Amino acid sequence: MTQLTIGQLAERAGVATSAIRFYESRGLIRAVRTTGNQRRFEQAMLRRIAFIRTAQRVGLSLDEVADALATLPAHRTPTKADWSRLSRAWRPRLDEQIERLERLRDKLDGCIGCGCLSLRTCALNNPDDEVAPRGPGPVFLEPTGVRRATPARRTP
Amino acid sequence: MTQLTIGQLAERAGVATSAIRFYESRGLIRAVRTTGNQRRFEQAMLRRIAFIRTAQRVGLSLDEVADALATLPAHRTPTKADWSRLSRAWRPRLDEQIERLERLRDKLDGCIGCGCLSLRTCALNNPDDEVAPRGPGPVFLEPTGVRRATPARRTP
DNA sequence: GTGAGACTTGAAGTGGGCTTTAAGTCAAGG
DNA sequence: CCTTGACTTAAAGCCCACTTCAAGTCTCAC
Repeated sequence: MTQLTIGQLAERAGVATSAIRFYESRGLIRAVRTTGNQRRFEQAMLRRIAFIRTAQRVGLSLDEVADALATLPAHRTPTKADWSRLSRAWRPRLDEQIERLERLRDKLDGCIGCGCLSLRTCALNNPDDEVAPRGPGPVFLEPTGVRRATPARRTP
Repeated sequence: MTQLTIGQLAERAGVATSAIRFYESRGLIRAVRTTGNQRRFEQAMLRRIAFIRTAQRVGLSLDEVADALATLPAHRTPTKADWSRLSRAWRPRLDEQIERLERLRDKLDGCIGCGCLSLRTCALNNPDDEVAPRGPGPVFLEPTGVRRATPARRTP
C-alpha cells in the first residue's frame, strides 16, 4: 500500500483528520482523489506533517511553514537541490529562533550569577530602565542591534 | 519618576496598552492604583514584559509564562533564591525547545548532506515510514525517546 | 480652572489554528 | 445486497491572545 487514507495518515502522523484537511486547505500538504472522491496521501506527506508540527511548536506560523514547503516541487520527489534551497532559506530563521531561546535561558542564569539581583540596578540586566530614555521599544532579550520598528505585533 | 503609567510602560516595552491590561488580567504583571484609579507600574514590569514576549515568540504559552512568573514574589524585589528557582524550573523546558529547533535545523541540513534524498528510503530521515508499523504517532523531529501519548494537542 | 489627551471599564470583535456538526457518500466484509 | 464504519462537504464553533469600541473619568500644562 503506497498511499494512505486520511485516517491512516492521521494515525501515523499523530494528528486529527480535521487537522489534515485543514492543512490541505492551506496548501501545506497535497492529496490525490480516488474515483469516489476520497483523499489518498503519499508517504511524503508524513514527513511534511512532522515538519509542520515541529515548526509550530517552536513558534513558527503556518504561513511561514507554507512558504517553506512551497519551495519544494509540487509533483515529484524533492531533489537534493530542492531541499538545499529550503534549508538555506530557513537556516537564518531557525538560528534566530534558537538565539532567542538561548538568550532567554542565559539571561535567567546570568541574573543569578551576577550577584546584584535587584533587577533595578543591575547594568547587565537593566541596560535600559534608568539609563537610556531615548528610543522607544524593548531592548533586552533581543539579539544585539535588533529593535522593533512597529508597535510589536505578535509572531503568530 | 519611579513608577510608570500604562502608556509609558507600553511605549518602553513596545507593546500596546491593551496588551498590558490583558497581561494584568491574566496575572502576568501587577499594578498599583492612584487615588483616581489609574494604574501605575514598577520598572520591574518592563522586565516581565520582555520575558513574556520572548517566551511567546519561541512557542511558549501565556499559561506557561504565568506559572513561571508566579514563582517570583508578589510584593517584594525578587531575591537570588527567587530567580534561581525560576531559572532551574525553566531550564529543562527551554533546553527542550532549543533541542527541537536544532533538530529541525540539522535535519534539514542532514537531509542534504546524507546524499540519499529520496526521503522515502533514507534511514536517517525516515526511521519510521516503512520500517516500524508498530506504535502510532509521529517520530522523527522529536527528541530521542519522546513519543506523544495523546492525539497531539497543539502547543499554543 | 480648564481643555487636551491619557486614562478607566466591560463587552464585543479579530485572526490563527484547528474541532465539531450535519447530512450525506464510499468501501468492504458477511 | 447490506450494513458498518471510514470517508465527503460547508458551516459553525472554540480557544488563545489580543484589539477595538463606547462611554465615561483623571491628570496636568497652561
